[in-house]
Amino acid sequence: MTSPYHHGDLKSTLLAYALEQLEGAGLDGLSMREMAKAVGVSHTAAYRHFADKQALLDAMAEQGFEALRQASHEAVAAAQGSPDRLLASGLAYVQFGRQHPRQLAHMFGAAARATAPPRLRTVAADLFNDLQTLVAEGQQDGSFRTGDPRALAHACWAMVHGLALLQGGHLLGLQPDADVNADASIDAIAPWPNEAANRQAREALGVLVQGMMPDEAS
Amino acid sequence: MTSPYHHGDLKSTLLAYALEQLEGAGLDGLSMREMAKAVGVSHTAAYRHFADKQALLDAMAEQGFEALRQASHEAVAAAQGSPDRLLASGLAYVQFGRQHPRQLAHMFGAAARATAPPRLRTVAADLFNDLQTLVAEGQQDGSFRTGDPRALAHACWAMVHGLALLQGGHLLGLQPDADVNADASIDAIAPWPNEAANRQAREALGVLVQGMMPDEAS
DNA sequence: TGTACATCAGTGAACGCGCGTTCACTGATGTAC
DNA sequence: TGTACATCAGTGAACGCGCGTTCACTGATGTAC
Repeated sequence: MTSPYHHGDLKSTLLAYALEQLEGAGLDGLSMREMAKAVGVSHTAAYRHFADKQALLDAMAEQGFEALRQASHEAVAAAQGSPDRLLASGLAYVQFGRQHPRQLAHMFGAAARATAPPRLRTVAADLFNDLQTLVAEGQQDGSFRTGDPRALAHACWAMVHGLALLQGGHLLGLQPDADVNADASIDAIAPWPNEAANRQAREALGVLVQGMMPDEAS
Repeated sequence: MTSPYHHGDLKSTLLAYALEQLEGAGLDGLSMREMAKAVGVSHTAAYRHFADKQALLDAMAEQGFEALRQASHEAVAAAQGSPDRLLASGLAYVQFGRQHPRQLAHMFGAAARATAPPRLRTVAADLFNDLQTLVAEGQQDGSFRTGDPRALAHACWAMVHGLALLQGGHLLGLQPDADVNADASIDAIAPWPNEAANRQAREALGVLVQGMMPDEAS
């Protein structure tokens, strides 16, 4: 393996390594120097691509939001009918939380910082806007109750985000759960989709969606 | 103000200061040395009360779980009927998230660490057990659907935790929301309860609880 | 009540360390002519 | 095609810093007799 003077793809290599470490050892012990060393580059090379360490952390978060939106879009495109599309979007979100639990936490932590860059805030806001659109469309075709679509979207977001944390182990790291742990071992063999966990999420979301139905539909 | 050799209450003073800083500047810049200085004590005094920095961080989390359980218990005691008690518990949780957004995040972050101390895991698990009990009681008196109480409790937990994050600004730091921000200013005057935010949470939880009702009840 | 002593909560000097970042630099690349 | 030069992505020495933690210590407190 030669080590050419120009790396060629240092920026994305650094991001990929940082994300890998995030899901593994966590961000606490992650330094610019260690990352550079792991990637085989001098410990100042990263500053050609990121203004400072925070810029790299923000880029990680931004990439996460983009991946999450992308996953949601694909799931929605494959589903038909408003409740199904909402469910599909939610399941994609939950699955993301299962696959990237720490990144999910990092994304919102970074975006909630007072000094978060506009690009990051924007892509995070887009995530909610996508959801609100799904809800509003469901209201227009009569699948969901009338009322402020934002309020219903908030409820959906809360539920879906909570489930994503739950299945990502962020809530249940504390309360080890037989089912979810068993699923984790299944995942190790045939990673995705995790049928049992998806069923759990689908049931929880089903409860929510049923509560969203107009009265005359029940 | 004299400064006696023995502080007298250093342990809880340190914890209180750390929690105050957590909600303010965050934990990132918080060092043992700075805390000791702020509290007016030599920078090694804290080691009489905490084995190391992590022990202090864990104690902060533990205290948060205890406070959250306590708030929930009080709310439940004041409510009557299973759906009302579940709602009251959820509202207390959401209110906690509004009052202590960063502490809430810290609590679960700490409890999810692989090396979290047993005491912390236990108090966190108790939180879920309390919830599960409320759900099971609701099933017994016919207020809620039958089925695995754990699954319904998971759905409730996800929703409630998500709402707590949402109202704590952890999700909406990104998507500034007129209503919630307006509430924040109201809170500055007459902190709690926040009627508008509680209404939002109550509506979202109402949607969930309605979905939890048995079919024949609708 | 007075004295001796164990216990405990503080002190402050000292340690070693890894960190983020800067700077002047150098090697490689691509483009103009 | 060949040369000159601007641009850009790397290098590595050096900086200053604050951190967590240890250690031998000292001052205060409380208890036994």
